[in-house]
Amino acid sequence: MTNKETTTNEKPEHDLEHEEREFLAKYDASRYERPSVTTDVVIFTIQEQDLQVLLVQRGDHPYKNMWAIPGGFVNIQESLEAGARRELEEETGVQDVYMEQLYTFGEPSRDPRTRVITVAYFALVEARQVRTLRAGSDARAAGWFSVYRLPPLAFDHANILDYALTRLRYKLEYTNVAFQLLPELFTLTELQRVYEIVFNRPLDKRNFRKKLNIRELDQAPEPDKVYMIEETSEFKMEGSHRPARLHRFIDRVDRIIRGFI
Amino acid sequence: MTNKETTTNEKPEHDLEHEEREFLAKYDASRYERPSVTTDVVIFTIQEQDLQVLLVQRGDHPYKNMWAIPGGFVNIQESLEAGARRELEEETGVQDVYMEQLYTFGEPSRDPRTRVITVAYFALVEARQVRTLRAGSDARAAGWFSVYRLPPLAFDHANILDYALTRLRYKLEYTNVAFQLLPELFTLTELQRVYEIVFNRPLDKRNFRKKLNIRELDQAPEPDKVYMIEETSEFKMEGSHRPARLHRFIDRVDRIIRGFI
DNA sequence: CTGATAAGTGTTTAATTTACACTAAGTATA
DNA sequence: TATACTTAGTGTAAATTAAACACTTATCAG
Repeated sequence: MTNKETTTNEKPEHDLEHEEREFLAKYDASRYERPSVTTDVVIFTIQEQDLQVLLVQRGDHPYKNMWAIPGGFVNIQESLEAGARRELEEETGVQDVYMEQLYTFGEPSRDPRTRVITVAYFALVEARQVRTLRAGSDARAAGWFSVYRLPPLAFDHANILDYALTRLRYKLEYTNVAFQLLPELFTLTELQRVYEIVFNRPLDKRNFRKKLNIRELDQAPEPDKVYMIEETSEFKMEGSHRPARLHRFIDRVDRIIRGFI
Repeated sequence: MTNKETTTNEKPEHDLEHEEREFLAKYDASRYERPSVTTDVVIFTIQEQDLQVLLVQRGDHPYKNMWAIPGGFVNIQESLEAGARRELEEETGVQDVYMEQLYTFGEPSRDPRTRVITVAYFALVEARQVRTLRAGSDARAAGWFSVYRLPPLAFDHANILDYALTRLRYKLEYTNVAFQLLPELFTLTELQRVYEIVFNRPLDKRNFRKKLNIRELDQAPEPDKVYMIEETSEFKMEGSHRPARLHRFIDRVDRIIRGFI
């Protein structure tokens, strides 16, 4: 039975403002028992030729001394993303980091204390941006762990990490987010290593470079081509071998590039 | 500074059970002011050659009389998905429906009454399964609206719907979820119409059919080929024209088929 | 000047995607 | 019973994209 557009779909014309104010004043927000809401942030970086994630050691029960994804309660007047960024900054000291919402985990039994719903985020930081990890306001230990060699994790955090890794791979495949894991200037080999580390498999150098759509310094750009990366005139001289040209992402804004890898 | 694997990563060997019980008893769950948590469910169906979504008319302030996505508070001992399914069933009377989590919307200002975080889901129902819409426990009106001709919506529900539509298109492109919108047996033209309605553009009949990977009745199946759909020996006889063969999805379980459309 | 090392570069083949138009099978009706 | 009408059903050629694969170049160290 379709009631398609049986009403005006406009705000009624007589003034409801007074009625509305009265209603809001009477509204009893405590009718329902409320869950606690936290944000957890899966913070990835590429370091030591490895995909690493930041974990903190729990100082309290439950799961005392086990490792966990950093997170905490959302303040009542704070957006979810602001809460997640606050956690991120507390742990890493880094601002202006790429972050996106991942999934909301809310099984009633996931925290033995009380009902806790967590909105999980994932973040990408450039290794060099991360200051010495803060000693931790909670006197918690914190450290980077390879996603390929994780310790046992508290709560359902192993699930959250799995999910984050899947999403990261997806994002790398279809977007240019990799720039979030690299300095502004990088060599193509460094970029390829990022992909190889995240996907955990070797890639063909020539095919990889073809898909990057590199705008070359000397050549005139093709008018309709969507370039992702451009050459610079700088080179990285290190080691006793041919120097590698440095490149940069043309657009350091997250962009979808369908079927990239 | 990487603290990789500086601990045993095992539960400490001395017994913490007593300490842990004591801690949990003392734990004061009310230290933090908690937001309300709701689930909202964007329920899509294909009806009248149109992609429609179920909306309910609000009976109370705020946004009294405006249309909204059905939803409600999550019970304290209920999983998020269970809450969403409860809302779905209250509105449509349908069980065993395809549903997935969409995104969590939590701007502090999104509900003028109090802090309400909503975990949005989207659901696909076959039009014929939906019983007459319930008159509504809250005496709310409910109705199906074309996603291409929506009324003004309460709260941030227009955003949620946008997001849901984007996700639906993505899912149709990369998976076999379309079977959730059709009866068990359907003609290929009906299936193509589903795609055309959701993507809101015409598709080429022959190319569309090629991508379906149809297992034909008379031909021996190729061993390695992943078939999505199979012919049946039944036909749909209606109208004064050649009857259309009925098909079915081989696997009525959500499956990823990369680059399907 | 020689050796070591990583950087850089094209071509061929296979697979996939796109564009495109006629025949087949039933019903209605003249 | 022949003809018109309607939707179902089918294949091929061209363009694009993806995959496999190996040698030359530039610098440093000795």
